Amino acid sequence: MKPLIAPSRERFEERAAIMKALAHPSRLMMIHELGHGERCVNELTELVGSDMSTVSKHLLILKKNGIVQDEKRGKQVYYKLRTPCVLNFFNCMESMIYANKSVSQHSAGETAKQKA
Amino acid sequence: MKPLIAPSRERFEERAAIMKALAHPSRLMMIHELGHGERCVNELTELVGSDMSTVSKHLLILKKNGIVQDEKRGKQVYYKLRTPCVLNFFNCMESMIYANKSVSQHSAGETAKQKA
DNA sequence: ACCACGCTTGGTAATATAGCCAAGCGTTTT
DNA sequence: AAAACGCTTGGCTATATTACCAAGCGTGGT
Repeated sequence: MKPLIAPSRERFEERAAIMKALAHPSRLMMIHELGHGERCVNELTELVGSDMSTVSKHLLILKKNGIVQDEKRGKQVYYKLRTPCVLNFFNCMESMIYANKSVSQHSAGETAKQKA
Repeated sequence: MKPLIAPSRERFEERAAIMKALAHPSRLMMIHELGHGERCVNELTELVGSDMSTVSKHLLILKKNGIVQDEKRGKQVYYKLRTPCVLNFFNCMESMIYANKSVSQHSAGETAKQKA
């Protein structure tokens, strides 16, 4: 019996999968947009400016990871956030970036490759 | 309603870079561990169970993205979290996963009646 | 001085990701 | 019924990521 139980590798893999699904600018953009309400693929395609097939694949990734859900109505497929708490990640990122910028006077954010 | 200014693509790219740095089980594992205090590469290597060179490269990725910072003391290099707020991501992921699991009890396709 | 240690970096191969175009499929419109 | 529409999927190429081993480099110990 350990007093502290470190999360298992599987749990980290589960979490990494979610992070990975979020780790793309277009997908973050779409999530942000979906934070304002449901959108059809056409609208999202216009938003991110890629081919619709690309957008559709991004949406599939988000769906597979439980971030969005879809619903077909007429000719269109509408996507919406499955759990609004995904938007909390944006807050996390905001504070991360803010913190980084205030610290970055020092030496980080750079590759410390001081080969002269 | 005042039109919302959507964050620019650059901002989403900035954020995606951070997410990407976090999107690997070993890196999440190390971050979690560093949440308990600083660790040298050796300790982290033992923790994740990969080759030390692999771990070192993971740490470089975290460093480049402002998530950790390093300090050489004697023969070892100690890493620590640069901003503890990165740990908030774990909470986000927890609630995401929890929410996903509780939603997936219900069928995801039966949402048609919410339409007015 | 020399060697052992701790870590980083270069090299390389396997795998994964992202993008576009083309084709397919179901629904709606004409 | 046929055409148009909205979206998804298959195919492909280019690029990125990850892992290991081997080699290099600075520090500490003997």
